[in-house]
Amino acid sequence: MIRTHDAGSLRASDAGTTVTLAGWVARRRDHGGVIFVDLRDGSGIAQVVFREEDAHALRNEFCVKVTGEVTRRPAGNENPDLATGEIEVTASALEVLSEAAPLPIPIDDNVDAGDDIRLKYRYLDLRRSGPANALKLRSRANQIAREVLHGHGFHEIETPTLTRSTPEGARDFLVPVRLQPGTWYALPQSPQLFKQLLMVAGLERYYQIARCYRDEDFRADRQPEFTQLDIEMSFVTQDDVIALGEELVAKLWGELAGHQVQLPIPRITWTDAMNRYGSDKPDLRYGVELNELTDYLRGTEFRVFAGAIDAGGYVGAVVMPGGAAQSRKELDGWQDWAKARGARGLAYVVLDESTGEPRGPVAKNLSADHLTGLADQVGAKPGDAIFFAASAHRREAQELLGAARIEIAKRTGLIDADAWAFCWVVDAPMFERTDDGGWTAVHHPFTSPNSEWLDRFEEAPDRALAYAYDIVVNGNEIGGGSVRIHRGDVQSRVFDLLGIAPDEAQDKFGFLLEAFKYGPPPHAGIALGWDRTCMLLSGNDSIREVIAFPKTRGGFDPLTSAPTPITAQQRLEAGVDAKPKAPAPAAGSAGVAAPVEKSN
RNA sequence: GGUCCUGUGGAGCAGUUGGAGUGCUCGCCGCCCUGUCAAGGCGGAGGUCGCGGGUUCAAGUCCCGUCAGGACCGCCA
Repeated sequence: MIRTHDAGSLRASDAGTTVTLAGWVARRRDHGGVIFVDLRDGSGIAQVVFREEDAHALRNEFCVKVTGEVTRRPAGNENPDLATGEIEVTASALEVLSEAAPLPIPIDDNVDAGDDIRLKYRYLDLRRSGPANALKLRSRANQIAREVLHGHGFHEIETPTLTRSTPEGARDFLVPVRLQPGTWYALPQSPQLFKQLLMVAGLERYYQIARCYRDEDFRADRQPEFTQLDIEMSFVTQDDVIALGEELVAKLWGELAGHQVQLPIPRITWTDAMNRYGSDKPDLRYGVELNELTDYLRGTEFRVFAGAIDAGGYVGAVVMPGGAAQSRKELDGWQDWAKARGARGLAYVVLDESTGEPRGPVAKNLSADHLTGLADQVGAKPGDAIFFAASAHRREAQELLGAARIEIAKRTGLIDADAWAFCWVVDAPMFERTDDGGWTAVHHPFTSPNSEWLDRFEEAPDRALAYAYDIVVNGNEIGGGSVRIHRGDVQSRVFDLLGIAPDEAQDKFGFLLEAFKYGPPPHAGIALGWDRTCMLLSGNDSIREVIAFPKTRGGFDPLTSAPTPITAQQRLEAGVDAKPKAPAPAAGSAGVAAPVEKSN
């Protein structure tokens, strides 16, 4: 070893020891006759004192080796802000291991550069403690997951990243195949099908920290390549998977966020989540629940509401505490906010601060009876504002109110930034209508109906429930999974309902169906969105912070400049333009949902 | 695909209703300085105001286009 000690590990008890440190010049304070250098290595920082001229030439981020004696700092010169603040190293020898050019970005925990420049010089960005700690936290999270899972007899098994295209779902990333020009691999959107095959194989308990790829538009919490903690178990029920998920989450948050997760984590049905919070990933850190008014307002002459009610739809409201104090401009701003979300607007009534009298454009359109009981019906007080949404499509109106609920919480400061509110969203619907009147799987077509619906989901596909569950914290979905169908007859009936003909199913999932002929065990699983989980654990608001070398919103990597054009020679060899020998199977039709796990 | 925000020395920011020398902090270079810890003092270098058009006597500032980064909607079932 080039060094004898880690700089950050030195304490007063090391005084008198001669040590050799190696690291970087984090900061230097040159007083002429005495020069202080903060020497930083992976463990932290120690102050080195030079009394020789040669240290004068040191510059920030020079990589150096220093030998010297650990001494207690003179009385009054201790630095309580530093773990090593009681001591310093009095240098007797200095060797410059490598010099550093002037830096393109400051390596300073107090200064944040722009995203593109940070990513271009990510190796410098990561010399800062914040960014480095995020990656270290993620490493520990991986370790905790492995400890928990191996404790339960799981096997870590890798699955291919060069595989076949998944019909529908997100867009695939495609890789041309030189050996068979005109054919393409797809990068997996998740290891979903492979992990089910591993259950057929009798491995019983599988997990993988798996890289997944989806070619869609990116966000603060979405990257083209991302990671799932992917898990599948045989001979278990939904409750078994949920119990495992809770153990993982409790250990992760317990150690990495210093938060004791109360177990069991409360469960809310998907329908309740939509009715009360207008979201399938409700943020339970605050109230502001939705109120359904469909029955209350039945018979109203206000056309916007009557139209929705007559169409068998939904009218509901959400209350903004103190919202009556908003200016006309602010209230108009809500209309723009709603329109930006594709809604026609957001009807509102404000309750007079002192009299509680309902006012506003909508109030004029409601009958005296409806106005009189309105405040009680929605739990509003004088000084509050009531926002309404109405639609023939229940979910659409609820989601608008759900978004308004979040916005209200933000604007009125109802969100406790230190709180962690976990819940499981269970009993998700099996199917939802497609635009052309058919049905599509909400989770994926291999998700099992629950026991209540197993034999009769065809009777009311819109009400049939699945053994599907999502784990949500603070309004973020951090994982989801389901019990899978393992019976051929049930799978056939699901395909029938989804309008997938047997030959089409064979074409798309033939290898899985074939495997399922040979005694597939009952199995179930879950996938945790690992980037998002680590983002939350590290207190960041972008998953880019927990990825070593992330890409920008445009899928560009400022460090390597990927992606790049290819040469004519590469293009020819890769067979990008070659025509396949056999015609491509018809691209996804009939609204088949992707057989991929929903985890982010 | 849509809406919005940002783009000014190496970094982070300011720049008024369009008006004469684009300013500040940090960093960088040189000198001074023996107890600092985001050290301090003095001096200095460094800018196509993202790019291209347009309006104007005059554009960092207004308009159009475009590129880049970010936030959101669509998308991601």
